[in-house]
Amino acid sequence: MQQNKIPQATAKRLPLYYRFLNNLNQQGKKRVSSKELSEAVKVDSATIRRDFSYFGALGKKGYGYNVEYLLGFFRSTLDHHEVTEVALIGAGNLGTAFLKYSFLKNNNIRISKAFDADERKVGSDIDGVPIYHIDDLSEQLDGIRVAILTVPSTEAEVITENLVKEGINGILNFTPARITVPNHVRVHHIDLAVELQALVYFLKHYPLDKE
Amino acid sequence: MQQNKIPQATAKRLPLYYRFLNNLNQQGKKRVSSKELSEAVKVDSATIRRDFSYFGALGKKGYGYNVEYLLGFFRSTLDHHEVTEVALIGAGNLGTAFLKYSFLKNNNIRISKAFDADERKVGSDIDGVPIYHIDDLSEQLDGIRVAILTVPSTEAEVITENLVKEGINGILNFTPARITVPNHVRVHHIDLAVELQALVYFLKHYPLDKE
DNA sequence: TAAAAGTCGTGATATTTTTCACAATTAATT
DNA sequence: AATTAATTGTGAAAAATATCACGACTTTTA
Repeated sequence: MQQNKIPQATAKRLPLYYRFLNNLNQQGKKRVSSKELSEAVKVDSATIRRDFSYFGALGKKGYGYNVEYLLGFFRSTLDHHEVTEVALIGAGNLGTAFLKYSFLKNNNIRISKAFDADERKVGSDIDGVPIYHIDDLSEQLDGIRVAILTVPSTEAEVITENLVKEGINGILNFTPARITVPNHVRVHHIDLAVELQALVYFLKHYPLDKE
Repeated sequence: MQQNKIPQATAKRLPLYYRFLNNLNQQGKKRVSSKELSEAVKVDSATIRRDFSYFGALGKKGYGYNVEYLLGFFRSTLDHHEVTEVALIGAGNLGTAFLKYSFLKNNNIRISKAFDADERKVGSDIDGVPIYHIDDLSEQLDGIRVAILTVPSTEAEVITENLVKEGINGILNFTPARITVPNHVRVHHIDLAVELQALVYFLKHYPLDKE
């Protein structure tokens, strides 16, 4: 639980940086400048340098950043030495999409169990992840602290209560429901309909050229 | 293309407000205060009032907001009198999830066509949305300006180029690829792996209690 | 070896977003 | 009718975020 001086905006960009550094490393690149990185991830280069600077002086003037070193640094910063286990709640289409996104495997985050209410799915597995019945949370969830919520929004509240009861303290909520949780539980909302509406709104109301 | 004094942060919250007003209206509620709304959508009440104020004085002091009036106002602001047609590119699990999210139907946004490379899917439909072959974009895409991109990331760049060529100017990109587009095209990225990593990072590095 | 080119790290500044706090007004109560 | 309670809209302040711009240092080139 390190010193928490890193701005939230920066923290949100870290996984993105991390992935691109991985790409570069796999391509065998040895060095990279904030300018190059900027073009790849579409973030201003000064912002990138500022972001990195919160962790200390990671680069070298006139040279840029050493990809391997930076990558190693991020790996430890993003806690990639220990695997974070995640439960997927709701194995519908969206949930299944998560189970099949193999890129998760790069990141020491593993969806280790899935839960669904559909008896026909229970007992089977998707890409190696076993599916349990949603009523068996308390037997199966032990040790898992993070959940991805991809259930029908009508079920969201009740299931959330159960998740919290079983010790979950982080929820990635894909339902449109704004779920209510105790203070110690962190919820990030991703609302697909809202995202689409926002895009359409921006298209109609913001100048098309230049940003 | 109204006067664009509305902050982006506000614009992003509009669809959220809109949905909750809809809920309230359906529940038969006649009035609502910024405080109530705040609890429902988890946004500070002052922020809500500020957001609304960009559109003029929509409420009444000592009373709050008239749900029906506010809803009507939002409907026209979010351009809900005309349907926006959207194309779904990639009918895998994630794409299918979009096709089945019926809540889109409330919002005058319609996914009217889907595209996929899988011959077995072409010609069929999912929830009434016909699936065309990805190579037939130019015949089928006419008039459609917005696309949801849910294809494997390896295909993202090439397909994006084609979409742009066919006149798409808004893309909701779910692939991890940071696609490159001309200035007049707006891209919103939703990166599922990044979101999950960010949540895990926040859990580990930010105080659990209080926010 | 000296000069030129490249790039970081960061102080300062600008911009954007959130929040506070209260006068003004309306509605509800007595 | 007068008092109390509720709630907006917003000026002002605070906080968060992004960007500019340049000194310092490194690498590359001549």
